[in-house]
Amino acid sequence: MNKRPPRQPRQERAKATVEAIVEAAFSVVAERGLQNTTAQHIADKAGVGIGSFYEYFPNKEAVFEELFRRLRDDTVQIIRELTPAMVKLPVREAIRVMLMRVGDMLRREDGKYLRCARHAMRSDIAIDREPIERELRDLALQYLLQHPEYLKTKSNPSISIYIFIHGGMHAFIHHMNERNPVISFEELIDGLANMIGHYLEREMQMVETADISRGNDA
Amino acid sequence: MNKRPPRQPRQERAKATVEAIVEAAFSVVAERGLQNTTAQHIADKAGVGIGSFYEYFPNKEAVFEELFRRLRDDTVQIIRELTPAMVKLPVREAIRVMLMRVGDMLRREDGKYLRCARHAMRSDIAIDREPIERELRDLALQYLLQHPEYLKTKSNPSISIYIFIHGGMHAFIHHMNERNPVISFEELIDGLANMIGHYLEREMQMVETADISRGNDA
Amino acid sequence: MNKRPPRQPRQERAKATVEAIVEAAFSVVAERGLQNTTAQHIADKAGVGIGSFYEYFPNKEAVFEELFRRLRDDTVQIIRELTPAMVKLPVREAIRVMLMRVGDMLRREDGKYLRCARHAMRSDIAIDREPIERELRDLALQYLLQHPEYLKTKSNPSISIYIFIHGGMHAFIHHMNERNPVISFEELIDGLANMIGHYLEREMQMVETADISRGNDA
Amino acid sequence: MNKRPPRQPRQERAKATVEAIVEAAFSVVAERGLQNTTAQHIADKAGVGIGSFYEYFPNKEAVFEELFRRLRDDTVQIIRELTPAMVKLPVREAIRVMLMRVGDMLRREDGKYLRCARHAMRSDIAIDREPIERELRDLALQYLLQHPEYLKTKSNPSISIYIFIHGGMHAFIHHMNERNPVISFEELIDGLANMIGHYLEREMQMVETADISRGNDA
DNA sequence: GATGAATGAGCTTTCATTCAT
DNA sequence: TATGAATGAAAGCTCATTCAT
Repeated sequence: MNKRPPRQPRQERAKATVEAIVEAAFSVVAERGLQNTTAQHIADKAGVGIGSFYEYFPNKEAVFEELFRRLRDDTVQIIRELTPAMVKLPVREAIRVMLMRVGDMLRREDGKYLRCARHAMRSDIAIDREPIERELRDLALQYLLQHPEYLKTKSNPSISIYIFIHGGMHAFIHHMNERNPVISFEELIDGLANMIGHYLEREMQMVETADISRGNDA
Repeated sequence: MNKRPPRQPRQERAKATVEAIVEAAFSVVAERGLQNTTAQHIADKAGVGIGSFYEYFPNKEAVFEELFRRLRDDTVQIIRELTPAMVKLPVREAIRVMLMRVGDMLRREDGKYLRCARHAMRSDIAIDREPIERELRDLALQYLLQHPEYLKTKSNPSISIYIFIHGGMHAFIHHMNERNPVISFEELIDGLANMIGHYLEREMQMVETADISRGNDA
Repeated sequence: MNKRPPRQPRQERAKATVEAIVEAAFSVVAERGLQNTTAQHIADKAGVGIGSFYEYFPNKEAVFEELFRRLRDDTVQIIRELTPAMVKLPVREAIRVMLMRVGDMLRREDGKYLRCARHAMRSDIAIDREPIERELRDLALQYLLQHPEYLKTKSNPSISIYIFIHGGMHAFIHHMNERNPVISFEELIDGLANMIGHYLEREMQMVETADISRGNDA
Repeated sequence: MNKRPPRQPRQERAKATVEAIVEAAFSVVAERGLQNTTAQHIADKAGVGIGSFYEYFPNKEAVFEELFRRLRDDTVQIIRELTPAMVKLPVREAIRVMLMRVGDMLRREDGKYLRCARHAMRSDIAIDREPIERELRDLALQYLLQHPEYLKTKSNPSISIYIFIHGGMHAFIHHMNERNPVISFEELIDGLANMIGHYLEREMQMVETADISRGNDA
């Protein structure tokens, strides 16, 4: 009867379907949250049959994992790209730049990714955060190499990185999703920057003080 | 159509049932998380019929709210009780004492409350955190009255409180729930104490420095 | 502690409880319909414990049956009381009087009985309507004795009684429960009165006509 | 939250399923009544999974509505088809024809529809009876155009139509469902036909009598 | 005798997943 | 390969009824 549309090359066509599903999933999860998102919702939004959904994803969680993986990889990507520039900036400035840039990324497409990020943070679905931690550790290392004065700090950097990642990131995402936040986004970023900035500066002072006392002892 | 409000337990027997349900809910939520906990699970664990569950709670969420309310109120209680002692301690020591005490509370009964706390943090179920914030604000105020030197700090305390609550608490709970944490509990507490301690000290220094410069200007 | 109220004689106290339950049932059924009425609703409204409900009624349906029995008996009572007066009236007038009187009875207590009557008509609960039919048959008999001219009617009176009871009563109750009836209550009563009145008069005419033709034949 | 609207059956297979469900619903409702019919009963009888039921009907009531709609539409259809023939018949004959035909329709398939009709009459589920009323009004109009002698009747036809629909139809359905009816089906139909026939004839006579008296006055 | 706490069968409804077409 | 109809386990919740106090 009616002519079939020119068949797309297998790989490409499949890729387009997967892409449509993932983008639809971002939308639906942003709108409804993980709990209220069904495979059917996603397939409908993607404009494909539910059968196709299961053609490309073994189950519903798999597409959520893909979502979170992309958010994580985008974040890693941003940090990686920004690292060379950040290491040349004062610490607060560097943190501000990074948070602004990540904030911009999350606000893409009408906040779709942002709302997903929130659900990602809360989800039980295990997504390996190690790549982000690694990237931040690398950033920290690069930064120290450029600012050897900070190298004297004695305390375990894992601790502050741990707190910054789990606490800072959570506060950041939480705030960005609030409707009527008690503090502004700029204040939040300043607060986080100061948290790190003050911390580092104080650490250094304490090292210096210790040096002096030790010097005095000598 | 419209249903009776959940029965107010008037008799001893009823009170025991409610208590059994709440305690069972703590256990089951700790084990399975909010999503995978059903009313039936809770009733089974409590050793009561499912009908009894719905006799005292209008729905599943209501018992979760009760759980979270108790966790919150216990936390508030601890902070309130500790406040008089804390205000006399150095800031890091005060924070350490508080976190240790809260940590102990959460570790009661084989970590049941701790695991629930994690789920509470992640849940969409709105539990009013304002009482905790209020208690912390009160603690801060009491502390400042005892340590007037901190009063000079110019920066908006809402910001650090916001970050401490949303970030610090999350990092704290998250860490306590980790099986193989990269840093120890003591390190975490030191890290958080330093985060606040360093922050405050640095804030004060900056005020002093500003005073001096201003003084120099004169 | 506090003095028990003077114990009522067993029989009376029980009677009062039963009465409270039945009256409460009238109210609740009127408000919520049979389906949405629970034993608990009735006990609550009656101000007695649910246990007491089952002390006096073997199950929920039993109280509904009692409701319907009372409605039926009240109707029978009205017809019985009215019969001596009705037999002396013209047929339409008699019917109007009866329907007005039954209507008044159903409107007692804010329409409580009326709304129950509707539910009674629709219910699957078998309530023996025979007493009403018997009473109406008796009324018809008395009427005929007073108005021998109607006696000539050949057609089976069971048929019209059947239709009057099942149809007329249903139309009557249905109309009384309508919020925005297309015809007024008076029009309905006139319609029903005419339905019977016209019917009887036409029946008689047909008998007469038959007599005349038969007479002519002779 | 919000759910998809029930699927529109597009494929043959789906249409067959819907049909199976509706037919099963007729059977089960006929057997058990509305109250005792569950979605599961219907699905079982239809030989489909309960999931399929909810694929095509948003809830149990929806399938009942479909049942009643079909009964109503079949009734309307019969009246419409019969109207041209009926208007040429004497009034009693016309009514008899119509009632016989509707009775035949209801007795299809072992009385399945008949028993459903009874439940439909009693149900609280609002099914718009307006189409039947409209069809009957149209029938009446057509009839009057063919029999202008009836046009003289002064009384409001809404009243008799109201009584005929609500009373007559109820008596009709009620009788057809009785196991041991005190009058036969033919007697019932004759009774209803006479009810209408006598009524109309008497109405006309009264008009004539009035005319005559008015004529005498002149 | 009165009470009301406890019960659980039973109902409605959802949705992840399969598989015939 | 893409589809969407079909499925049924599982969850939330109700309420008639019982029975210990």
